[in-house]
Amino acid sequence: MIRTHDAGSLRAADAGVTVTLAGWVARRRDHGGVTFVDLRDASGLVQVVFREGAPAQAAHQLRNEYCVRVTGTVGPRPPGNENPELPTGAIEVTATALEVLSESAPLPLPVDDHIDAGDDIRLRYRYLDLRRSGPAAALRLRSAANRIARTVLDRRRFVEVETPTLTRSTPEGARDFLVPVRLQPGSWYALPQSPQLFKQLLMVAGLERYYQIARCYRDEDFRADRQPEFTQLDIEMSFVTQDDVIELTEEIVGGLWRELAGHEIQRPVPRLTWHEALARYGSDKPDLRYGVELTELTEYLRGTGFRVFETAIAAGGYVGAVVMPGGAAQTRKELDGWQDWAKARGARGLAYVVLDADTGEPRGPVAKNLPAGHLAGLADAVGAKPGDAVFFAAAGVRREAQELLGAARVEIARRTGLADPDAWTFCWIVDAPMFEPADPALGGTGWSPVHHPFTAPTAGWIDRFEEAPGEALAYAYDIVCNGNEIGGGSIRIHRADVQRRVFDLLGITPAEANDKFGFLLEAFKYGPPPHGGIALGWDRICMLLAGEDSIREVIAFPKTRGGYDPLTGAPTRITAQQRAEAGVDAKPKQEAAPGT
RNA sequence: GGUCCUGUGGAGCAGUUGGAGUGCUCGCCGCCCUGUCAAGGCGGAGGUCGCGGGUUCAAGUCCCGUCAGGACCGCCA
Repeated sequence: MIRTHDAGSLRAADAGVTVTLAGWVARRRDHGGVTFVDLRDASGLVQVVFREGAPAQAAHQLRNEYCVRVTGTVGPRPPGNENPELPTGAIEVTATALEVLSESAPLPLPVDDHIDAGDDIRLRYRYLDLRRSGPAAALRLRSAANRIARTVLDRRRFVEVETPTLTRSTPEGARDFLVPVRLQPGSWYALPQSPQLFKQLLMVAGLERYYQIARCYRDEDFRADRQPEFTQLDIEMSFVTQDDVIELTEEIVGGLWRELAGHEIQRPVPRLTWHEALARYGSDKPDLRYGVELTELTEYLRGTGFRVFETAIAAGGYVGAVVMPGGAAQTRKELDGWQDWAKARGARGLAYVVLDADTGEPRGPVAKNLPAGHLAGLADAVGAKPGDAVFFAAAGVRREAQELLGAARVEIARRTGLADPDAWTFCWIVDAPMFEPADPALGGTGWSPVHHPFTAPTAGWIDRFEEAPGEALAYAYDIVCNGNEIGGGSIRIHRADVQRRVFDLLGITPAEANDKFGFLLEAFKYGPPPHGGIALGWDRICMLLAGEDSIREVIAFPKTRGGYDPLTGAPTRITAQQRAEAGVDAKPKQEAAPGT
């Protein structure tokens, strides 16, 4: 090493030691006769003092982010000049030699913890952005998270296995990223949406305990918590029950929050059934930092004559409500704003009743449409107090109305500041349905898998899920933190007969199944063990631990919303020669027969 | 595919009722300065107000389109 010490490590005990440091000029304070330079390296900052001689002359020429090597003597700062804000604030290094290792051009982006630039400029100069303490800490935190997970898994004798990133297109789920294959023009690899099928093959292979910090790819639109390439901590285990996977996951998540957030998670983490979560919170990933639970009013509001409610009830649907504490104090404009909010989500509107703060009397347009009898008991029915507002949703499809109320619940919490930003709440969502009605808009008929088609039905449903597909439950489980789904998994089907029945219900013929998953079904002929696993959303988990609002903050080189990387300029056009070689335009000679 | 927010010297912002490219903080260049720590003082340079069109005597400001960044809905087994 060309240095003897880390700048951020120096303390009062080092006084008198001659050190050589190497790093960057974080800031220069030039007083003419004396110059202070904050020297930053990966370990932190230390103040270097230039007082006389050639080094002091040269120090006048230093500029921010010059890369320098300094030799000097550590000494206590003069009394009264200590800086308690800095870990190294008790001492300073008096320079005896200065070497400029490289100069820096004027910065396009200030390397300064106090200023936050726009995303495009930060990403274009990400290497400068990462010199700042916040972004640098986020990457170090992520590294620590990897270490913590690996330690737990290694202790339990898991095997880390890498699976292909050039693989076969999967027929369902998200859109695949495709890669042309030069050696077979007209044929394409897909980048994996997850290592799902490979990890099941590894169970057939007898590894019993597999994990991988796996890069996954999905060609869908982005969000603050979604990038086209993202990372899962992917885990699969043989001879386990749902409880075993949950226990392991709690061990990992518990370790992460203990070490990286200083928070001890209460275990076991509470479990909610999927139906309970929808009924109480209108979401399969409820934020439990606050109450504001939903109330079903389908029975209570029967026979009001109010068209919106009557139609939903007559269709065998759902009417429910959620209470906004203090919501009666909203202006007419704010209440109208809720209608726009609901319409933006595809709903017709959001009916509401406000309860007079003094008298508790129900008011508002909907109140005029409800019979006095129904109005009188409304506050008690929904648990509202005078001064509150009650929002209603009604739909022929239960989940639709519940999810609108669930979204309203989150919005109420946001507008009234109900969510404690320092709180951590976790829960498992278990007993998810196996199937949901296929979306006709996507050309579907019959049933679609809620999770994926290899998810095992629960013991109670394994022999009769065909009797009521919409009610059948699966051994599927999601772990949720503060309203974010941070992981999900399932016990898989390992019996050929059960798998065939699931495919039958999904309308997948044996020929189609063979075409799509033939290699997996083939493998399952040879004594597949019962198995199950989970995938943890690693970017989201690191984002939460870092206290950030976007997974971009915990990815070294993220892309913008348009899939563009301002740093490298990717994606780019390709040359005619590349295009010809890649075989992008090749036409398949003959349609391959199914099963080949 | 849809809704919304943002775009003003290198960075972050302000810019009123449409009235001169006006202003603030930082950075940059020059000079001064021996205890600062987001140092300070004096002086200076730096602008296609994202781009295109329209309305107007006059547009950073109003209208339409477009591009870029962001948030959300759809989508994401």
